[in-house]
Amino acid sequence: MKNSVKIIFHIDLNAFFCSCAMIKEPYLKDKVFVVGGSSTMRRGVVSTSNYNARKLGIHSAMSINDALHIYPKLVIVPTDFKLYKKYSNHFFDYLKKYSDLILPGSIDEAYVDMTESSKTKHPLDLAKEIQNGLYETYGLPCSIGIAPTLFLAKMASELKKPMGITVIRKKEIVQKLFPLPIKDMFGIGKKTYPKLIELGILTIGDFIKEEYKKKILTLMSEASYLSYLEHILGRSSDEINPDKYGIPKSISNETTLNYPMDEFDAIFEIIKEQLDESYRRLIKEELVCKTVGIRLKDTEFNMMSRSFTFNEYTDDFDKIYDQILELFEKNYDQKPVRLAGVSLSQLLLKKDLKIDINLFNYQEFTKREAKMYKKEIVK
DNA sequence: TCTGGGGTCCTAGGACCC
DNA sequence: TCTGGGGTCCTAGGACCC
Repeated sequence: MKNSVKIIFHIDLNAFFCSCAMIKEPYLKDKVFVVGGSSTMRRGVVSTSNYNARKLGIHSAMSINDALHIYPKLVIVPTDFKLYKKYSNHFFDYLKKYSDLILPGSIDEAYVDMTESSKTKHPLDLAKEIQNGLYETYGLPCSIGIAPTLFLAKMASELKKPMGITVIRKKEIVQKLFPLPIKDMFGIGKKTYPKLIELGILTIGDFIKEEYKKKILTLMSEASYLSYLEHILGRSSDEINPDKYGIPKSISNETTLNYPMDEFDAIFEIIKEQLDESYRRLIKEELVCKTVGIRLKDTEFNMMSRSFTFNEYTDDFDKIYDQILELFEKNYDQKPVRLAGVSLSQLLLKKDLKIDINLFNYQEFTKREAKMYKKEIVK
């Protein structure tokens, strides 16, 4: 009973921002276009490219200028997060018809535990039904991966795009996962990838070979290495617990300036605007925070972050503002700044805070202090 | 005519407590 | 007299993902 195999779907909306743009502006269908750029337009990057653009080698994170260099007639569509949020909500609402166990992976992807629904219908039929449903109802194409764990489902959905359906069973790991290039492994990015190649590790199958273990451990901790092994061998998490993923871990806003600035007041003005944005969201979602921080990037792209943790949770604007100002005063070194931002973290629902207050005036203390305080009372 | 913005998770050292 | 070990929290930075 406990060891029964689960059926996890990973559903990935293909080129989501582009799909939304095409729903709104159908004439884009035959164009080579990207979503991206920035308000200043000169300094943008590609957020998402449509499949026509991908064929030409235009990809996410590429600068708009480079993309234009490849294809001068490229259409650049500005991002429209309200639109994406609307269709993202449609997407998740649609999935609720099939399961209560849904974990958002991001705005455009979801892990769904389909074990229950699969008792009355074949998983492949369910996948086709969902795929067609999303496309016909909303015009959203997707790829679906079906596997016994979240990681394998994610890897499976990547294998056939757009509008693919791919199954990876546990016994197919060697056949389907091992031959994949190591850069396709979820979690291996542009820093680690070239280092692995240098060690002679070209595929996922290479990664798990005992002979490479020592070399890999020079690149990452043993914990990370072992965790990758568990993922690959199909022994990682198959749990989707909606209760666990309620509130965000952090709220942040940052912006790249139109040009580098070195005046204290001018930079702090930008920081204030970012704080206003983040604070608005904190209040809107009825959260309190315990840690606040600033981020600055210099003209050489070095990022600096400084943070401060209060002794208690708060949503008091003046208190947060004063701390942000102090962090900036203490750490700003007069050098030109390219980007400035703020972050609020260690978040808690305000209503959950009240429970703590009722218990022990908890919010007046750090957890450690509260523990000591409790002990005193017991005495 | 280079290089966005919003996130998550991990690591590593130091402080502090038991 | 020389020097524990486990645990949590804080801070800064980095890798990665969409």
